Amino acid sequence: MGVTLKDVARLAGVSAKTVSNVVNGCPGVSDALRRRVRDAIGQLGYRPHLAARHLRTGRTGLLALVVDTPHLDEVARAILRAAAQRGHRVVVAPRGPARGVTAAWRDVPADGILLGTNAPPRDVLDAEVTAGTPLVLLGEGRDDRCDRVGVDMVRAARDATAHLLALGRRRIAAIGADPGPSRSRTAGYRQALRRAGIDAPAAYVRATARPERTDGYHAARSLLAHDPPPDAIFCYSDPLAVGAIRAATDAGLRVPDDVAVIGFGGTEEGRYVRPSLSTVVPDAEVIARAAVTRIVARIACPDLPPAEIVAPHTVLPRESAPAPPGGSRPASPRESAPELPGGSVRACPRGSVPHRETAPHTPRAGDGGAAAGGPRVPA
Amino acid sequence: MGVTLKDVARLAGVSAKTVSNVVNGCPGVSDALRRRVRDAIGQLGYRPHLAARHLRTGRTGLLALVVDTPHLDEVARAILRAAAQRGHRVVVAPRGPARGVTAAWRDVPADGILLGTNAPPRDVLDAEVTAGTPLVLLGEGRDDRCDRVGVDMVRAARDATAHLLALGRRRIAAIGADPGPSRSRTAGYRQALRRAGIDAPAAYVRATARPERTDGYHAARSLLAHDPPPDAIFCYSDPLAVGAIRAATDAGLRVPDDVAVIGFGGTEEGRYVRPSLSTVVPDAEVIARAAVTRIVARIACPDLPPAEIVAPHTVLPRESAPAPPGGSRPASPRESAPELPGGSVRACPRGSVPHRETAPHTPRAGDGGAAAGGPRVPA
DNA sequence: CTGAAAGCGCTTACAG
DNA sequence: CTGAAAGCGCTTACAG
Repeated sequence: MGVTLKDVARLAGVSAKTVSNVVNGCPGVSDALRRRVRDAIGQLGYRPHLAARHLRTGRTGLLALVVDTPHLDEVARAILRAAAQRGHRVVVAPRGPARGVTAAWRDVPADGILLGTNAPPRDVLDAEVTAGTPLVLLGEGRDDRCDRVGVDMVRAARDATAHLLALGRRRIAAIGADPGPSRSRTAGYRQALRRAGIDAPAAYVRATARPERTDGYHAARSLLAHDPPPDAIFCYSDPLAVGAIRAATDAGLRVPDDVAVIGFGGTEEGRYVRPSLSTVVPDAEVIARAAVTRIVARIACPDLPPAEIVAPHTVLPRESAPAPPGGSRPASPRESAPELPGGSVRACPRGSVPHRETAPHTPRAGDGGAAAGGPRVPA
Repeated sequence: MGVTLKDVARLAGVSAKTVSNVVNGCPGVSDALRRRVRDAIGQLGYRPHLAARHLRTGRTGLLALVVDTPHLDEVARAILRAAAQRGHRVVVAPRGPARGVTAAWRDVPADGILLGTNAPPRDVLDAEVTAGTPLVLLGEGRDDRCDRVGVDMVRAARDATAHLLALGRRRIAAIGADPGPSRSRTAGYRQALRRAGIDAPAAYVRATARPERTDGYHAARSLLAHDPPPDAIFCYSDPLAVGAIRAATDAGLRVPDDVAVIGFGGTEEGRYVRPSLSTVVPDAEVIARAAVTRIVARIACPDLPPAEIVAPHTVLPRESAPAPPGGSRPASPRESAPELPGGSVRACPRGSVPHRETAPHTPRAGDGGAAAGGPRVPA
């Protein structure tokens, strides 16, 4: 407790700088000295004081991950894996008490923030941007001044809705449509309906306070009491959809026969509910790799022009909204895959030089991961 | 960007110390000065450099929460709420890549760690203890040198098993029984069987690599192929149980008629699967309050004798293992409630002066929280 | 290739 | 009640 670099230097009989060089793997230290220093470090149990380093260098060596929306849960897990693989340490400010999160990530000591929140409040974002905090957005919100990595939310929502249309459904409702944060998903939903020449009553679009199971349950229950009731529901997160399924079956309805349900996020949970949950699966691996690469690059070069990196998504049919009989899925993996391997990159309005990310695309096996080691879900 | 306390002092025409006093709410600054300083802070957008403060004071002002086992998910959420309510900032090292977590929490900058992992590796724990890191254990593992806050795991497992016995089950299996980390739950399971005069075959106790759904699925599938197959399964986490239910129904078995299932953790997810999941519910609010209180106390007074704070748990019958017809539940809330309000405190072997925690007990309504705002689960 | 000095931005004794 | 100085443990120019 309290072993400093100086103590190590004294024991090893070298200067503080040499110890620092060894600790940080800097070249220019002879092997013999390096060994002597290593020994001294081991003997004293020295561990560098991170705050001192931070104060001096301005770098914490930490990334922060903030996820306050469950449709990014799998993405968050993938980011943790990807960061660990590359040796980056990550702290998480989790989905928590509504206000807590937004407040929390301002003071987390990190060099950069991966912000998996939908539509971060404008003023908070402004403060971070002007403070120069490296920021990568993962959710729905876009900002000309920030990087974003994620699926094309409008298109993903359109594909989900089109999947329900392909099943012959016409009275399609949407749950989760917060006017602000979920704007693009609602836009995609409406686009799909418009193209099919369908006009959804306003009551079919339900905003919920949060994206959790209980919210989906109550929204669905109210929706199913509407006249006429919807014959399909698109939920903006998997937990919302899980709640909706339970509400439907509790009401004595059959899923998908009476009402089909599709979620958003591709979470594990959806494979185990009954009926199992159809869902839109963001390519979490691509997003994770691109997001980590990007935040690291942004930390190194704050002046990079902001870029948007679009990752592929797939519609994964399971029991709650199965593949249409014809077999021609409205949003085949091929169709929704990006033109460029690894996600396409759009130049942001302000960015004069669009930055090309290296995020190699890993083809997903079959149903997007459900094959590996899990239950075989009846088709 | 780069506004320091000195800048504020200059603008306000005071010394650095005065600004520091104002920022930290120290008394002894006249109201007029305080105002002037506040104004200067606002004008410059000053935010204190946390690392500098940390370096000087040795305090980060952060708590770290490490949860790598899902039976503590609800506890983790409650801790986040409790900490936020009391103005403590928390960073989370989440359940992630198996090794990542254990490695990660060593370098998270925090004044103390709430460690929700089962049986932390001895050597890692040793290192932290000798380093003097304030530590509160939340999982199964105990250590004479550390505080622990949580339910009585042996008793909780005994109650879960007794619940299955009360349903008339005799061939009761257990999933999740890692020899090390889950020892006490296995002990409780065996106690209950022994008291009922039942001898479970060794094959009925299954260790799994992880406590997730897919592990529960595979363990249950293998278990149900055993001859004779179990007529009830106690799972050491809710996700394990969710997987087990799916395995049983996939195999064409009826839950609970052919095989009853009970989980551990009282997670939300269990209310929505079908059949809904019976589970052991730790009193997350009591644990959360006690854990936060304790870690804060331990940070302030490192020499407190280590204490164990035992929180109450309840068995929550739902569809997958309903209440027995007689109505006399084997583990009524009353029976498993602690003698002392707020959880009983046991003196640790080394602690000569057992420390009494103040963790007021909140009686749980009905089924342990499931009543509020969720689906009405058929009895 | 290695060493002595300065300084990152705070807070904490110590004077006034 | 307020101010000037020292120092927390590192790393970064700068000399040798």
